Amino acid sequence: MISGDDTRTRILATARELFHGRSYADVGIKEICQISRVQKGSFYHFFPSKQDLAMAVIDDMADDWAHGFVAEAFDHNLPPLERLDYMVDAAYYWQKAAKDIEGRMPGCLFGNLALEVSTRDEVLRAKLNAVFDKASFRFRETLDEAVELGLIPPLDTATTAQSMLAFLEGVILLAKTRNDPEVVRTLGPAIKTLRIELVSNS
Amino acid sequence: MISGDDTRTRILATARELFHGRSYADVGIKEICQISRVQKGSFYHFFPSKQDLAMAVIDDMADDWAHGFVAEAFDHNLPPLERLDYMVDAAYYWQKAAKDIEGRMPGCLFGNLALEVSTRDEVLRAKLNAVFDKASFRFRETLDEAVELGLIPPLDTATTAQSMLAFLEGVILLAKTRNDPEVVRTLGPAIKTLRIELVSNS
DNA sequence: CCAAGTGTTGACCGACCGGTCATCTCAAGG
DNA sequence: CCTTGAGATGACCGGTCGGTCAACACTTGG
Repeated sequence: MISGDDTRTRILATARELFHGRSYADVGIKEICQISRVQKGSFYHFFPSKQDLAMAVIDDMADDWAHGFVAEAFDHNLPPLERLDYMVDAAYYWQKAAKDIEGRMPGCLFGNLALEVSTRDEVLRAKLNAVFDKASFRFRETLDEAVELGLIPPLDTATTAQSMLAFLEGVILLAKTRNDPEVVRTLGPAIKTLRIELVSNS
Repeated sequence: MISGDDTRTRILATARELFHGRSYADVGIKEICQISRVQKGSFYHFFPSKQDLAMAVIDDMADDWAHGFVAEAFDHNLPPLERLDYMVDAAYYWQKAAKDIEGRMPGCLFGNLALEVSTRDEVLRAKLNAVFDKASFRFRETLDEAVELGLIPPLDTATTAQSMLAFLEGVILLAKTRNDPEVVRTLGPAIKTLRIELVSNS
């Protein structure tokens, strides 16, 4: 029981790290097993397929996010607009730390997976889409609050929130391609300038 | 000679389509050969490795872009700010057309490849980075012109241009994950609101 | 007419892929 | 003490991967 949970956890942690640092297709189950010190059969006892493993990895990471720095960044005690800066900063420091250790910028696990698998795997695509929906909702709450407090003029908070998420993903994509976390710090702050007007429904 | 060029062209066209529609790792040389009606040995006569093929595909697509709708979008006869809208529109129609035919949104070949390979392959990463640099330069020219014409207040055109490229890539990433080109049309126009101030170098 | 170069053919290579399975260990419940 | 089932083991499966190679066809220039 104890060692059972432990095995599953070890597989999950290893897979997450490898998928994030390389890619879904490039990481084999054999390698995950070796690093986790788990046998193949044991692996398939916990995860019926590689796809199931990916689902679990996404859930795992999304949970960590939600209770980790995303929760901190979107802390309701922080002034709304500062939360955006916090989010950008968090992304920067994370990527920088990862690069200092591994030598390469891993980028965003969700973005990486999304572009890699979403044309091949409907199930994973849908799951990643749901993760993005949740993330964009955090931005939306923040924008709603900022409008309410009169910090910014009224705007279409729902679509602007999506734009902000898109921008963040795009910035991380560019930074990864340049293998330079500083890109996140340079471009990131522009996130606050994004806005989509409310459509006049008259 | 004629059929030689033709063979190479066929391989390139097939590879481009498959890489774009699926992914680099997911498409095997065998499949490319079958669709191109080319034997394996012939393939390796033209391309020493899969990596070389990828390089050629990137060059090929970048050329088509530069002389295709990117040239149109960044036409110097168009008012600068309209070029941005043109670019977004072009991205939308392209993705929509692709989805109507294939059923799935392929996204941006460069963005897809960048996230998939740039942690594993320095050569491809550098090449993709160069493509992005060129693209961001087109944005920069446009912004410079807009500032010169007094259409927008002065700003840091170099970094704002990068932000715009990042945003475009991010929007396409999100749209692909949602498998819905309309996302490009909904979020795209916000590209014009992005701005990064000049740093006061006093 | 021949040599050389360009392009073609398809069998073949070792390595690796995701996944299966019969067998075994061992702790918990009756 | 015996049954049960979760968990561990590692050999094994068919298939695919990127890549190689020797033999061959055909054009072209000398």
